[in-house]
Amino acid sequence: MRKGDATKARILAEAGRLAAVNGLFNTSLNDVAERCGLSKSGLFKHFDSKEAMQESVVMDACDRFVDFVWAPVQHLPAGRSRLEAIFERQLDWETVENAAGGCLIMSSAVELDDRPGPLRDKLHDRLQQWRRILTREMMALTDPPLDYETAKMAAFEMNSFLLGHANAGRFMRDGDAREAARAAFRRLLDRTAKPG
Amino acid sequence: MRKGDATKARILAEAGRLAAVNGLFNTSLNDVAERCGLSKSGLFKHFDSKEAMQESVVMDACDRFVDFVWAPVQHLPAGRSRLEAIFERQLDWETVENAAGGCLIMSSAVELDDRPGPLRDKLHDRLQQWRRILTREMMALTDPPLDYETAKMAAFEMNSFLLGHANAGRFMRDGDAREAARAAFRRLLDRTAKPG
DNA sequence: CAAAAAAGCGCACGATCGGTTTCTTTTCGT
DNA sequence: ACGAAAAGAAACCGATCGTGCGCTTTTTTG
Repeated sequence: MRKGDATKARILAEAGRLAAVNGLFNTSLNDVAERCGLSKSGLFKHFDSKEAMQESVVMDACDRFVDFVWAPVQHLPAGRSRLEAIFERQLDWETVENAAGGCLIMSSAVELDDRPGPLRDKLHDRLQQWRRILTREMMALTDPPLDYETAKMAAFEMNSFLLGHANAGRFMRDGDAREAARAAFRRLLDRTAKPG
Repeated sequence: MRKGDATKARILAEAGRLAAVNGLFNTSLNDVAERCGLSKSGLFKHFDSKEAMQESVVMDACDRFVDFVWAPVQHLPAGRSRLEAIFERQLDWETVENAAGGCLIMSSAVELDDRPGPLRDKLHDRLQQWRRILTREMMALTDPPLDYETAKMAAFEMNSFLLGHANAGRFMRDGDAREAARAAFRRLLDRTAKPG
């Protein structure tokens, strides 16, 4: 069962790239099979249905997101520098790690926002979990910690700037998108850290 | 040529709703025809191809966006109150006017962000035009006017909060999304209007 | 009111969709 | 090294995709 795991990982990676560019529901099994260099029936040895494959693809993207953004900063002490590192890694996640097609999680959230179903629910849970992490992280910006409501608002703004960065950089092709998001986030931390 | 225009308008409206929910590229001609009470071939009397219909649908959505957001505030004097009205109308556009499926323009921008073609180009132009309007509007926040770079940054933040509102409200089902976006925007205006 | 034009339907086409079946090859535990 | 199990290929299924063609009905116009 070792060869199979390798191809399964390859399928998840290639299908993820295709879905990020063409959309999760606009990627056919033929597309994935061809890109992976195997036949359509070969895919079904690893997934029971297209829907099951989509779910694996999205969940795998979430796992890789956490590995990429969270893992390398979790050893840092909570506070401003870790927040800045998280933000920077998320900018990298969008522009570097997912250079072709952008962030699958973000585009899937838009595709799924009015499509009830288990996939939507699972992605919703993962994103809510991430929002809680960001809020907790934001509370640790000051000593004593920020109150929950203030931190939640700051987390909303932080997330908004990341969405704005993706929109400005990827669709509008604005070369300054990264710098704009970074500056906005820095100002957010400045005014949140010090009262008044 | 009067009856035809009415049905064409109906097609644009229904196709727009379907595309907002299911995605622009995931809406079949069968879906649109059935929703309009027409046959599939009947659609081709109004559009030369599916691609041409998609383009008309998106451009029509842009027109309706301008009518809904800009038209009712353009008689106000430029400044903070008009900026607040624009923001409020955009919140309404997302949650009230497009209650089912959300804003087609926003979701189309995500779908098209890595799909080169005339449709992407046309939507890009419309959104860039809108960004220019917002930047100009932001410059008029103070007297004397803000410098261009500051206004551009503020417009980026404003747009980010609207994206954050759509994400939080529609996908995350956060009931406080509207209030969060409004509060973030108000703070943005406060700190941008007064120096320091 | 008649002629012309527009609107719309039914049908069939080739391609592709997600998915299944049958069969061959490859891999792996023992 | 051998047999079982997994991996994969090829052909195929019914359904649906976008799109033409030919016809009828409705609407507009002279």
